[in-house]
Amino acid sequence: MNLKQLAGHLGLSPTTVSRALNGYPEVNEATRKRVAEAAQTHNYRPNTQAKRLATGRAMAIGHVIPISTQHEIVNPVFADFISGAGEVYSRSGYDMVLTIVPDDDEERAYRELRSKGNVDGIIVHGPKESDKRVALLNDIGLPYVVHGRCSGVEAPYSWVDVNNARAFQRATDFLLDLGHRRIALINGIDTMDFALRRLRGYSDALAARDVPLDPQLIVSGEMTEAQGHDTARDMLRLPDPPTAFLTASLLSAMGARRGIEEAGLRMGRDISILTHDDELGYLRNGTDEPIFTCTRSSVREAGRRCARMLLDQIAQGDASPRSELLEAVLVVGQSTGPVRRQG
Amino acid sequence: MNLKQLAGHLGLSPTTVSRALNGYPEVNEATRKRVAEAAQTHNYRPNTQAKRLATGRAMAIGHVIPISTQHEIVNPVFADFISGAGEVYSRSGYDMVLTIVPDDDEERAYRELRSKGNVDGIIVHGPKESDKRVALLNDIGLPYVVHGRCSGVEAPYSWVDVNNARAFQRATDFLLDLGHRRIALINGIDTMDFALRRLRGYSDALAARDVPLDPQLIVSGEMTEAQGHDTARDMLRLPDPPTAFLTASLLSAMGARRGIEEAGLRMGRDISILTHDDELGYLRNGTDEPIFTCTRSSVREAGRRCARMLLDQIAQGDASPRSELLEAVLVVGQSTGPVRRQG
DNA sequence: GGTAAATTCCAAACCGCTTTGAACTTTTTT
DNA sequence: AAAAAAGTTCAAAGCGGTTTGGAATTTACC
Repeated sequence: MNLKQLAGHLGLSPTTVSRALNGYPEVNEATRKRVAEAAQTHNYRPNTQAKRLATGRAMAIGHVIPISTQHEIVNPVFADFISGAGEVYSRSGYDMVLTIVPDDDEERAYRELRSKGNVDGIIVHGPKESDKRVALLNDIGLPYVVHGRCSGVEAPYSWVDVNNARAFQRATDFLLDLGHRRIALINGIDTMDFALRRLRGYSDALAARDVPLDPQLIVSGEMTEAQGHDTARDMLRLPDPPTAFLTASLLSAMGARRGIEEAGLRMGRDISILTHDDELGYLRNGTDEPIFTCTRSSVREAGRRCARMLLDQIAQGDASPRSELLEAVLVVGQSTGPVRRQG
Repeated sequence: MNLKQLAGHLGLSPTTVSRALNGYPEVNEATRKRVAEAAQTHNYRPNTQAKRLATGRAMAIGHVIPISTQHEIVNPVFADFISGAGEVYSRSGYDMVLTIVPDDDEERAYRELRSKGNVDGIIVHGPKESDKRVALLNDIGLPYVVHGRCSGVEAPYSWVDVNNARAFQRATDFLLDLGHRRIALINGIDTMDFALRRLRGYSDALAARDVPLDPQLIVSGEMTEAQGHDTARDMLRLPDPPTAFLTASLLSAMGARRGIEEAGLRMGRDISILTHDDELGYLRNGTDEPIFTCTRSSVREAGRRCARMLLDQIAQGDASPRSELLEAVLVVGQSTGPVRRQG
């Protein structure tokens, strides 16, 4: 059932039917009602492609997921982010189209998305330091919002980010307040922007209290359980081992806990762990009271914010960049405690 | 730059240019080359919406992700599955459109996808027992492939699935061979089809050896670290505790291991764990030698297979249902060993 | 009652591509 | 050299909507 047929049924012109359904004022309320009812009973829905062609709007948002060609990891926060964004899109009648791109031809992907015109805007995932995508997208002229930020990029761009620096600074302060001086940082891959900011927050906090920063206590890499475990195991064998671990992900924290317990120590009493918690659906930090003390910030909510910001930007046809900085909350769980005196 | 403009530049008709670019035979090789070059230099790419409208094909596949309205969990395997499928789509010029749907109006979502015509086919995620979506989609008449199967559905449908029953049967056999008789099953949510099949494989294996099935040793729920931990902790306190755990996910296995070690036991020596491993990018079971003995089957590969099957079906315009059953391999790691004699 | 203004509807153009049917060239056959 | 066949190209008609510019009908006003 298409527009012409429906119009035929009603004895009206396609023009009028289209207008009636799209809420234009120049149509009699009685006929509008008649049209609406007919559309309902015939289960008519305008063809998406035709509508898109006619209006020039794709009514779709592209999410470009870079996949490192070496270790083809899909970021575990991705699923939750998507589900938050998807919620917003579906409420506004937008589709979400995903493009998985090996990171060696990202540029082609973005340009193609633009020239083929199948999206009205883009969400950029996994920003890195001095990310060249900002310049690319500014050049291309397609609205976009970055989930995260790009240190070292001076050009303006829209973003939604968690205040990673502040979160990790507060976390470090919290541990310092408990008397810890040997605090290890188990961070994400160090080309990722969020990892840089977390490192900065950590080192700023140490510097503010004149605690020396020990490179031996800093590690960065994929945030897996194994990473957490191996790092904790190795660091606890140091002559002057850490008394607290600051980890970038719940998985790393879980691994670190295992490493600690393997060493015959107890988390929270002998060694503290403080982790960042993205509140992923399938990786919960306890049910009510958290197990790990954490800096917490919902990735799903970040997805919603990104989506809303991008839709706003598109609706207003206004290219002026916006930004939103979300603060993480510091939630105290059972994994932290005052530093234990040696011997 | 659109087709008409390009044609103008070349002094050709849009017809010829279109044909040249789409590889039709009735165009002179010389002009074809000229057109190709002009398209290249002018960076011309046909408008997606126009092409879709003209051809009647959306060149897009829909993935409908049901979100339980109660516990809004996005399945952790989802990201990996998507990345496998996305690979295939992009090679064939298809887009992937995601729809996140609260499970109380899934039907509307499918019908809308159909009547608005923005996808050529659908991948169905998270099949449940007697899933009503098969009937719905057969009725709607849109090609689809189910990732998994739907026990209790008699209507024909296409699917790609791991042989869950056989995998868990073999896993149970493996543990039985090692002398275990008290084998606990930590399963997924029991309305999910894959969980049912795993339970079946488990109980069949026990029955074949006349080992009684003890309901106290069976638990099902969301496959989280906490689930694994709490279950292991509780079961190890039973008067006649299990000597081995069979878990449905690496997260549960990690939790179970923690529960075991908290009880002062050692995994692999005192208690065995055998888990299913979906080979998720961010949840690896060791690097080379696996930590957990496991039944292993790549979800990413399943994504590829589903995508290929669906594209084939669409290309051939042939509605006859296909299916593909993947076998999991049983990989021996360090988490299993012969049963330990009491006292 | 007649004119102006407002209301309501429609025919036709357009969005950018594909594809049908026909026309025009060139080559092959007789 | 004429006729038939093959090879190239194009004009025009879709695809299914939206939107412009009138036209037809009502209502408002003097």
